[in-house]
Amino acid sequence: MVTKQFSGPAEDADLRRADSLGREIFSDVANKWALLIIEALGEGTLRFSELRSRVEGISHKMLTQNLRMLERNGLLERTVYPTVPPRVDYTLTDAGHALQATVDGMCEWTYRYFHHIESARRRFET
Amino acid sequence: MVTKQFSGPAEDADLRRADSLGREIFSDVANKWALLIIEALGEGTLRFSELRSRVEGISHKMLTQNLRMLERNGLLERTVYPTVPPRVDYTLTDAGHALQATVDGMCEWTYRYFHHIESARRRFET
DNA sequence: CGGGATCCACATAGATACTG
DNA sequence: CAGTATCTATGTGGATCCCG
Repeated sequence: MVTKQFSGPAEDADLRRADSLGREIFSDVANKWALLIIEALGEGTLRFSELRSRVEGISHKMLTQNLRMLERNGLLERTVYPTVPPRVDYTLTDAGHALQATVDGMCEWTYRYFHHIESARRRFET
Repeated sequence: MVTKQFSGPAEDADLRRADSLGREIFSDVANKWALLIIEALGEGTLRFSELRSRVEGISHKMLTQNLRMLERNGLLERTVYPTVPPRVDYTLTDAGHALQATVDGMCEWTYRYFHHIESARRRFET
C-alpha cells in the first residue's frame, strides 16, 4: 500500500489505479498544516477563527486552502450558518477521526523521543 | 504536545522550549518524502540507490536532503563503506522504527478509507 | 555510486484589499 | 466573520555538472 509497487503488466489495472490514488491521498494529507488541522479538530468542532488561533503560525490563506482540501477528501465536514456575521463550523468525519488517531501517534512519538532527538542533533553538528 | 499551547508567563520556560522543539521536529518529519523514506526503510537497511527506486518519484536532491535531515534527528543511521565504488547504507534507529509504526498506520488508513475518499471527491466536484 | 554545488523555473505562501 | 482574489517574493525542487 502506497509504497508497494506493481511490477508486471499482467497486474490488475484497478489495483494500479488504487495505488496511484493512495499515493495522491498520502501526498495531500502528509503535510504539516493538514496534520496540525486534523489534530486540532480531534478535540471537537471548531470555527474558522478558532482553528486559526489553535494552529499556531498558520496563515489565513493556508488555513482555507487546507480546509478545502480536507473537505474535498471527506476528512471533515463544513457547516455554514447563514447568520450575520457568518459562522462556519468544521468537524471531523469518521475518516478524519481515524486519521487523527494516527496523528496522535506521531505527536506521542515526538514526545517520547524528544531527548533522543535532541542529543542526536548535538552529535550531528560536529 | 505539539498542538498544545503554553499561555501564562508563569509557565515553565523549559516546557515552552520543549514545545517549540516538538513543533520543529513535527514540521521536519510531517512531510511526504520524509515519511515515505521512513516507510521504505521499515522493511530493512537500504542503499542510496535502492531508496531512490523504492521511493517512487523522489529526486536525487530531495532524497539526500531528507536523508541528512532524518540522520540529524537521529531517525536513521548512515554507514559508509570506503570501497570503490562507494557504498552507503541507511538503517532506521529505534526512534525511526517507532515513527515508522505510526506511518504504517497512515498507510493502512489510506487503504481503509479509500472508497470513502473517492466518493467524497465525486460529491465535492458539483 | 553517493553526493555536493550551482542555476533556474515554478509553485507556494504571505500580504493586502475587497465582498457577502 | 469567513472567504476570494490578486500581486509578489521567496524558497523549493528539478536538472545538470563535477568530485571522491
